[in-house]
Amino acid sequence: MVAKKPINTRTKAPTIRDVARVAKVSIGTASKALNANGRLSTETREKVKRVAAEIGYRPNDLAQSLHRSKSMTVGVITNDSFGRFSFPIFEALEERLAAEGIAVFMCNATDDPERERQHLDQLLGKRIDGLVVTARRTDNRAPIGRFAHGLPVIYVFTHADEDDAHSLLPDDEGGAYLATTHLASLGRKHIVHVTGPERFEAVRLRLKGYRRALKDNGLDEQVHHGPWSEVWGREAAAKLFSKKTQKPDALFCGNDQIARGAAEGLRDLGIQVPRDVAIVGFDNWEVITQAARPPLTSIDMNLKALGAEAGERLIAMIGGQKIRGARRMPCSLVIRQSCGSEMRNLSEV
Amino acid sequence: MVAKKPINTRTKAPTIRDVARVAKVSIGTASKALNANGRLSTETREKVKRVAAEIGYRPNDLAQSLHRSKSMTVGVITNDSFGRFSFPIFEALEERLAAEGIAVFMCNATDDPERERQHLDQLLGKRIDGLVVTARRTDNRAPIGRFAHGLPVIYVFTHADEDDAHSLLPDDEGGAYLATTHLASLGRKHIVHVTGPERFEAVRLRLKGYRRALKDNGLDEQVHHGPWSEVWGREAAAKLFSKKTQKPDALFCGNDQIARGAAEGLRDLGIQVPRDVAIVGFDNWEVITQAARPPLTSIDMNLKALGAEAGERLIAMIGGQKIRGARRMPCSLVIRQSCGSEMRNLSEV
DNA sequence: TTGAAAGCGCTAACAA
DNA sequence: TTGTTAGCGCTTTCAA
Repeated sequence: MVAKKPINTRTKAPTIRDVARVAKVSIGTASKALNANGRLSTETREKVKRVAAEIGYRPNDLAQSLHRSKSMTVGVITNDSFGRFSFPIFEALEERLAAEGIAVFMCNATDDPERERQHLDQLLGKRIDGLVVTARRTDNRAPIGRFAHGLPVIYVFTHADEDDAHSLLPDDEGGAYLATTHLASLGRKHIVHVTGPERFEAVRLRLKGYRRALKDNGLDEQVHHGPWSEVWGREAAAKLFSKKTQKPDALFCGNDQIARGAAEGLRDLGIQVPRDVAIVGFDNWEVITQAARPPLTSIDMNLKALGAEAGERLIAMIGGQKIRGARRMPCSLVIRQSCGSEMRNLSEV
Repeated sequence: MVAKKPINTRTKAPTIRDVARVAKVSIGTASKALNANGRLSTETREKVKRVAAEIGYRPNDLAQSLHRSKSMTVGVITNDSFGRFSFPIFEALEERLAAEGIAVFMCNATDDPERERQHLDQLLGKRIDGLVVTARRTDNRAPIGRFAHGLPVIYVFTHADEDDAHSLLPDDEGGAYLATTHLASLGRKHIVHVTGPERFEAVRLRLKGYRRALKDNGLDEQVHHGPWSEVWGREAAAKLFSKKTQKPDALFCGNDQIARGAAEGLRDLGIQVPRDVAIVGFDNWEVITQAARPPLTSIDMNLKALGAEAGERLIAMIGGQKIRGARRMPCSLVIRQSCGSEMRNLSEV
């Protein structure tokens, strides 16, 4: 009778004990050799390394973490199921952390506090060294604090009412100021703000920046709120230009979808962009801005920079540094053809 | 002299030893009590549980994993930096795995084989129980195999030439067949396919489905390749309808951006959609389909179902089941206003 | 019913 | 220069 091979061919990963046995040294020596510390003859060190490579040894981070009480992992909790905003942030964050040898657990909480609790519990069980909380919209959210005592937490693209909380956000107000100032600097006198629902903090902040810029330039305001959609942009354009009153010569829109809708609405009316009306959008979402006619000048929130900075700060916090308070990172203006000036790229700061 | 409090307030997480000490039982007893196994007096069990809750005890998964040689984690490696396709997949995948108590490491390899190697190495060090490989486009990719011997690997939205590989993909051909058949069933006779670059496998498969449907309906084909953009859709529409030759009465487009561009192009020419020309897109990307005029009927690849199924299968594979080969999951038709029939939802199977 | 102890894979302190 | 060993936090077997 022939012995059957085991069904599960998954061989156990070699341990440092295996390395030591094959290399005919003690476990301690093998460890020293592989960790490049301690005094050891070059000969032994080389031999151990060779053996390790041969048998495909790879240290078990789990055991290492247990020993060092540092897991070299962090968690990311988001409620942004579509990922439009959080994905670029995540990407840069992950890249920065990976460079440090830190791996990232990604969790989707989809606005459900119960699922968020479970995720957090799981992450704490895995002994994450830090936590990033991010979101679909920048508004304030419930703090995570009391469940994760002493764990470094950073809120990105969202913030929370928590004493020690540290958050990193785009400077919506500054971005809006930049957009409006740009329009004013091109000689536009009647700049209307067509934006999203007032319940969004971002909407209120952008409005603030718009107002400040108008004041600085001695211009009057006109604001219209609606949903975040192209349909609303088209409607707004139609409404604004059918009236007998003073017609705008510029639109600053709360996001690119509204801006694109407005551009289309104007096109339907035979009004030329940018000759008759200049338009600036917000988000610099290329799928939208590039396809619009004409391609849209827009404000970029620099989400990748936000993510990279978040990684940087989290690393510092894990290292024991105390960082708190909210920090808003600059937006920039990306110029395309909807304002009539040439292609270039202005920075807020 | 007053002793200063330590600067780092991060208290070490309580261990089972702490629980045992406070509850005045042995470590073994505490473990048994918390894991609901073994014979134990209800009294002791309750006491241990109470103490554990009081001091905020949470088992250390690292230690647990070390013991069980099961990390309850899996890795996801993607090259889809924008996340348009992989995010919905990831979301459903993560949800399915979380339900099983499995956490997900997310890694972005951005098409760089070297970074992919590093990520994989890190993941293997963390002793992941399984690996998901996903991508921006469904084409074949370099196999991951030889670096991860015996590790359950599943390719999602991509595939690889590897003997034992298991991959899960959308049925592009079936989706295209569904779209084309839908147009034919509405009485359209000259259905033109405006699609993306031929080097995409998805383009070739969709073309195949389109052809099969035409043949089944006794119709002639006409195919145009271009970039995946609205601009190309507009161009194609302009070109097709400026010719003196037979004009199409339907367009099946390779993606929603092309479809939307085509719809706009027709609009510019005064051609009515769907009365004169019916349009079907592909991807069912709501940002595009909803904003188009009229809103676009489109093929949905059911990416969430794909992700959930991938989770399901990976769990089975981790459980020791051998699954291999490629499986294509059905697409569905989402009807809006660009074809002239009422709102409804058809499934491929 | 409860306690003691070995062992998961690794590191670091100490001994030889 | 190399080896031995305790211990990270947990589970499980065996003994009491």
